[in-house]
Amino acid sequence: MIISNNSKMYVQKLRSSNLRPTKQRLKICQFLFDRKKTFHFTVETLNKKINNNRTMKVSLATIYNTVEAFTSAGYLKEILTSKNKSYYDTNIKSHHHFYDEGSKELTDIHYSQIKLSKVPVPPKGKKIKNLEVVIRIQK
Amino acid sequence: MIISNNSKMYVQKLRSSNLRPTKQRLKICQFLFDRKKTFHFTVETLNKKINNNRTMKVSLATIYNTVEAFTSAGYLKEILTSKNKSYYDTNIKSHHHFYDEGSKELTDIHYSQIKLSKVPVPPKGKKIKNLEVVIRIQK
DNA sequence: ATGTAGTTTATAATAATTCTAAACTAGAAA
DNA sequence: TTTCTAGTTTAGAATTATTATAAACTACAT
Ligand SMILES: [Mn+2]
Ligand SMILES: [Mn+2]
Ligand SMILES: [Zn+2]
Ligand SMILES: [Zn+2]
Repeated sequence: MIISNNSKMYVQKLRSSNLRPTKQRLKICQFLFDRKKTFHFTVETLNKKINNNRTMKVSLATIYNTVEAFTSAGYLKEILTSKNKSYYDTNIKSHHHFYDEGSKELTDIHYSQIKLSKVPVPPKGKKIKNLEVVIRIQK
Repeated sequence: MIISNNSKMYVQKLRSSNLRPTKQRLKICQFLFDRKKTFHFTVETLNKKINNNRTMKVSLATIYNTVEAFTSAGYLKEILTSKNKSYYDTNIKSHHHFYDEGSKELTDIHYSQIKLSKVPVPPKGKKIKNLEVVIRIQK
C-alpha cells in the first residue's frame, strides 16, 4: 500500500484508536479532514464524493462502517435533525446548528452564540449527554 | 355510524379541519385526547394500543395517515429525537424535552424551565420555525 | 514467511415509512 | 331517500436508510 506524505498523520491517528490504517480509511480520512473548513454530510453524500472518480472504489458498506468507526473514535459527530437520515459533522467541538427544512442543510452556530441561562436538572440517576441546540428554519 | 356523546366535540374538531369524522379517526381521537395528561408516542406504540382489543381494527396505513393528518391540522406535534423513529406529542404547547437514550422515552420540560438568553439571527430570508430543545440524557 | 484477527465487500435482511389502487363511506345534491 | 362523488380506508407492494451476514482479503504481530 502506498502511503503519501500527508497520510502519515492519519496512520498515527487511526492506530491510536485501534483502527488499522487501510487504504479505504485513509482515503476517507483525507476526504474528510484534509481541508481548512469543517463540514456536514450524510452517508449518501459522502459515498458519492468518495466514489465519483474512477480510482479506487469504496463500497457503501465500508462507508457506513467507517463513519460509524470514526464517530465512535470521536473523529466525527452525529447531528440529529430529521427522522429519515443521519447527518455527520467533521466539527467535533460542541456547537449548535441551524437546520434548514427546505434545503435540508445544516449551518454551524458557534457555541457562544446561544446562551442557555437556565437548564433543568436531569431526572435522578441520569446525566446530560449532550446539550446542543438544533434550530429549525424555513423560508 | 354511532356517535357517543363525548365524540361530538371530535366531530366538530375534525370538520373544522376539513377532515371527515370517520369511525377510525374518532377512535384515535378518543384514545389520544380523552385523558387528563398529554403523552408521547410512536406510530408503533399507537398502533398497538389502538388495536389491542378485539373490537374495531384500524389498519396501520390509517394510523400513519391519521397521525400525519392530525399533525398537519395541529392536533399533534412531531418531536425529532432519534434517527430511526418519529415521536409524537399530544402536548402541542411549545415546550422542551429530555430524551432518554436508554429507555428511548421523552419527558416534558416546561417552556419556562429553559431560558435561552441569547439566540442567533437566522440567515437572510429564513425564519425560525421551531426553537424547542431536546436534551439527551443517559445513565 | 505465516497465521490470524481485523477489514472489506456484495448481498440479504430489517425497519420505518410511503405509495398504490381497489373497495368503501360521509355527506352534498338531486 | 336515493344517488353521486370526493374523501378515506385498507392490504399489500415499494422505497429508503440502515444493519447483518459471511466469504474473501489484508495488516501486521510473531
Ligand atoms: Mn425511514
Ligand atoms: Mn431507518
Ligand atoms: Zn456543525
Ligand atoms: Zn412533550
